[in-house]
Amino acid sequence: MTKNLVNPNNTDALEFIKKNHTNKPDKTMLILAGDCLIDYKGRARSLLDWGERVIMIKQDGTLLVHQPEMREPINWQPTGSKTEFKIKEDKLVLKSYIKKPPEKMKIKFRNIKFITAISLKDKAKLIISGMELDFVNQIINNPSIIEEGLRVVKREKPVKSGMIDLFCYDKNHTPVIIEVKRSLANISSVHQLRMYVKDTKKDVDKANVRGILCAPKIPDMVKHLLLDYGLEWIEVERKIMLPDDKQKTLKEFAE
Amino acid sequence: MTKNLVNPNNTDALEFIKKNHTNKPDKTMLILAGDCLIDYKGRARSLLDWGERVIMIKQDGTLLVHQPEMREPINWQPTGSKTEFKIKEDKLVLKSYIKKPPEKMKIKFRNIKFITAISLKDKAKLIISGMELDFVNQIINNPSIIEEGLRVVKREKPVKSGMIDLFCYDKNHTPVIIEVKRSLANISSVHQLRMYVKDTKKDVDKANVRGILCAPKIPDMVKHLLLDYGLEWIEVERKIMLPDDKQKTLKEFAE
DNA sequence: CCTTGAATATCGGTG
DNA sequence: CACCGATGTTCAAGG
Repeated sequence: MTKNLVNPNNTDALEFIKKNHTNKPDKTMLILAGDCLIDYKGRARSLLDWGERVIMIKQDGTLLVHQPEMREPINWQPTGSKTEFKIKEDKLVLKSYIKKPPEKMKIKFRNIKFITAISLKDKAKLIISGMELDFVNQIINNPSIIEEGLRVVKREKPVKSGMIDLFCYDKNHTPVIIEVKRSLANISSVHQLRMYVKDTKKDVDKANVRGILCAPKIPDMVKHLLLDYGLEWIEVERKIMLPDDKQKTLKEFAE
Repeated sequence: MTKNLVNPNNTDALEFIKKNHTNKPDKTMLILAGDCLIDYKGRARSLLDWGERVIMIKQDGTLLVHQPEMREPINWQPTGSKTEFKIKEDKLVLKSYIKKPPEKMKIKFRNIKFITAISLKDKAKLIISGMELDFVNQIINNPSIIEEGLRVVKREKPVKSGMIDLFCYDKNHTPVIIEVKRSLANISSVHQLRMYVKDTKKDVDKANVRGILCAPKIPDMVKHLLLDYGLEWIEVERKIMLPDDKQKTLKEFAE
């Protein structure tokens, strides 16, 4: 089902919408573009002056307002919002609202360029690789990336001041705390690591506990701070691989 | 300019695109929907199986792939990407790529539901209120929210381990460090605050420096940690207001 | 250019 | 339901 209306007047637009869109999970999306003014109030408050945008109302009630540039919607309503249309003072007005969190948006149109109603079926889930978990797994599967003789004892070990990514022992049986960052390491990761080492010293009652910050990239500033605190670091490259059973699909896709 | 094509075959689709879309900043957006398969490789790697989605190519090269639910695009390409279309093995194929950061995406269609080409003009900027800065201003304008006799001396004071949101003195001339969070405070804000207090004790050479965590909401766990470290907290409600000169526009907008 | 931190963050997982 | 942490975060601001 795909229906389309180009440059409609208000009355035709409203009629088209009433006919092709409801708030029931009716599996119909609405995409429209036009010159509009937008007022939002909820967790924050905003006002967007007249301009031409694309508005997408998804099948779950999500509403997106997209300007002609940038990745992010300039305004939006979250999943579960309800949408209402009416004509007021000769203008098409859209209202979207949701109770939790309380948020409402009002869009007033003075011109509509097109409206499309469409029903989409998509149950596919994204298969993705290259996230922090994969990075941690990469280390668990091959601790020698960090250093020879390292033994990973526990992942996600809770201590007083937070959660240790990897709790290990080195070849001399000294406890080693590893804090993993999948991208740029920052000062706050140093503070975290420092706290974890301190907590662990108390927990295991040992004076010697090592702390290693592991990331693909560590700025000099952060390295200096690590040195100050007697901590270590290692820069490890991240591997990006999809599971083997997907390799076939990928090959089929190849250029 | 708004052009539309419903349920086209590959050849017609490609012809329509060639005619209405280029990689020059030509002020033409493309919105299309169809059954497709998506491969992405860049900072991560992903594969999305066949399904019906909406694809939006913005005037700055941004590409968004939207499934029929959820706010976030399931796949995307950043601002500045280039898009190419061709027909391969009787299927329409879209390729988008960008050099920095290196990212590419390939979308293969086995069916196209519609294509819309549209040119949008929008120079409006969002006027927004209710962000962290507003929250900090709220405290500066009325420090008694925190406590009577508090005097704010500096906003954004740099210390060794980071940046202090508000540096103050209380009515007894004791330094007070305030860390502000506009929403939920977490453990990491406690660590920050603790470091700032420690740094400040050294800087001003005083044994007594107070630290206050200020947020609309602070979980019990965080409060316990603050107590442990001899730090304080205060839960303050956030006010959300647009500037006075916008109030008129808002009134005009009112229901 | 790099680095930092906010966001109407969103979203999934866990207890 | 509250809370926590990751994100191909994105984005803007500041050095």
